[in-house]
Amino acid sequence: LNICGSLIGMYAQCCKLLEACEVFEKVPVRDLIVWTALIGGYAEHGKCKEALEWLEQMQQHGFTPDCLTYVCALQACCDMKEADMGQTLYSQVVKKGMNQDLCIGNALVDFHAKCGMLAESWEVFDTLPFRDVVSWTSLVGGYAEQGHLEKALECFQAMQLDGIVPDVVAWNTLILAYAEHSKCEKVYELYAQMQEQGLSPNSVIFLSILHGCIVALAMDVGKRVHVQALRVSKPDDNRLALETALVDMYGKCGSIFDAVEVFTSMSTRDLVAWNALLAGYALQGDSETLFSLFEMMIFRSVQPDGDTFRSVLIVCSHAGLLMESQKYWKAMTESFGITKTIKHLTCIIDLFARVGNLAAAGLILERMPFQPD
RNA sequence: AGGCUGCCGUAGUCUG
Repeated sequence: LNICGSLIGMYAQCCKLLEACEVFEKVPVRDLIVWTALIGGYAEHGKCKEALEWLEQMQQHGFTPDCLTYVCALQACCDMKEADMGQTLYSQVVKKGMNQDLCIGNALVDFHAKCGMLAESWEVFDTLPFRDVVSWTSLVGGYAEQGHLEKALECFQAMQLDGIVPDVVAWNTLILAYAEHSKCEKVYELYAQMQEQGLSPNSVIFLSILHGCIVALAMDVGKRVHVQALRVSKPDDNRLALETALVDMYGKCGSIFDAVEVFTSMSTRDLVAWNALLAGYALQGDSETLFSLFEMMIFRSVQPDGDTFRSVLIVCSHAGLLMESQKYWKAMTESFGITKTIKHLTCIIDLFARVGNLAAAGLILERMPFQPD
């Protein structure tokens, strides 16, 4: 009975990596499963470096990775920076003849695809005894990330010719690709096709379409999606993300009143939701409302972060509010303990330049503790 | 019996 493995996995899934680590430290006998659960946890949350460090430690403790360990480690390598490590793992896997395994094979296809190495992706893909919707979707996603929409579509069609029925994830991969390239009509067409195939859209589909609306500034489509999303999507399916995306979409499309309406209707509002709304007001240049929303958010015990202050400082700079900006600039570190970045400083430089104080702008630029971007 | 692969909210990243 390995409770520890599942416990670590559970903590990791809830974004509680430190807790997962704590459990790990206390496990009397660390077997392969416990190690793998930990590596998988770190990999899943994009902590690639740490994940690979755990892998190394594991091997130093005399454990040999099995299929699942490799899958987790490869997931970590999907970060482009670890392409070399991925290659190393790849050759290890091949040496052990594990590349025939569907799960590992898929992880390898995806790894290469995410690194933009589509030729290698196909190479692995072609050696697979079976391929499933995951294998194909990885390829579609790989082409999509490279901006090769036609290739992505071709793959998607080839999958169907291969006798595999695309699921919602596969459809979404394609839809998102077109959305990112501002092909709103195509997005909507695919969305309709997907439903004709008997699949109901989930929240992720709506998020993709809304993303497309932002890129294309197509609020008309966004409004249509809004109505359908609220009708179709289940309350427990990413409701907060969906609503935030709607706030974001309306805000970015310049319809701040619609954004507020959605925001007001939300049952919970976290930092991300507040930030989305504030960004909308920053775009409008409505400093007064933005400042009072900022106060309200504090009042509701939502702690602002660096992004919150970017909206605040942007609106100061657009409105030329020198005094206000200094007040927030000070509060940012002194009251909220937020680390400043070059993005924040850029707002201030912009502000000084805007009010005609080029000397001050230049001085800040010279003395700033960042590399100019 | 237990760890496992593809899409996912403000922002970030890259390029300009």
